[in-house]
Amino acid sequence: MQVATWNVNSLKARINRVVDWLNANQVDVLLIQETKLKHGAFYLDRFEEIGYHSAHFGQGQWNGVAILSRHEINEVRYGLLGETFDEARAISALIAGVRVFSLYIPNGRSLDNDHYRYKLEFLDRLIGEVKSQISNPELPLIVGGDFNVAPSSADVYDESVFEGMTHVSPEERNRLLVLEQLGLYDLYRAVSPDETVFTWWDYRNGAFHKNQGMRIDLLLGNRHVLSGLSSVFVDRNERKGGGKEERPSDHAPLIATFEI
DNA sequence: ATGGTTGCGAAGCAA
Repeated sequence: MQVATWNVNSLKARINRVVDWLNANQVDVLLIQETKLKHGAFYLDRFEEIGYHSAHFGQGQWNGVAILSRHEINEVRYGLLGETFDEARAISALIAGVRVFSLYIPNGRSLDNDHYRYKLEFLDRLIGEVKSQISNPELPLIVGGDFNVAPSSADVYDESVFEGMTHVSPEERNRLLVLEQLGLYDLYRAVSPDETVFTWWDYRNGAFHKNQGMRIDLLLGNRHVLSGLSSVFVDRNERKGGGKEERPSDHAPLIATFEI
């Protein structure tokens, strides 16, 4: 089974690229973040005609998460437990016996911003949700998406640049550690313990060209996923140019392959 | 050089 996660930064702006990428890669499941589409407005037909089912939790203008799958999508849930549904940042479903989450964790903006508190609370709600899923130890579980957290100093191009900023703070990283302690493995790190790769590069300052990025898009999996895991990689080519009509997202897809 | 880029939506905010 192949599962990918990709923050597309507006599905409207990226639809052709996403369709082309799915045709070329044929992953079983694609977790999408930042659709920026209203709930009920989705490219169902575009995906159906290339063999993908869709589930979308949208709000319009900002946020929006989705799951595409070549297999049937069942038991769709919108949001996290105890969430007030003010923003569309979480969706999950049961696909081929695997519970799959597509998450867009709040950015946080700055450490003194209310949005940062919201980010930490969102991560706490996610921890609660994972606890409830882990209570069924037989169920394979994938928790993927744009976490807006770089797990360690090996996941940013220069730790000193991010001192005092979001994405690297101990409060955020400790919450990822809690997820790990609950039995969720960082699948990229599991296969590449010592490498530095990025999934996001700022649009500004030629950051991609200079490889000034962060690894903030993650696929976490429980032991059932880990035991069959064979490869995890970032499709860096998808961050590359194209003309004005085919601009890239500022994130690249992350793809994991495992036997289940 | 407190700059630079993209998306949304039609000015300025978010990332």
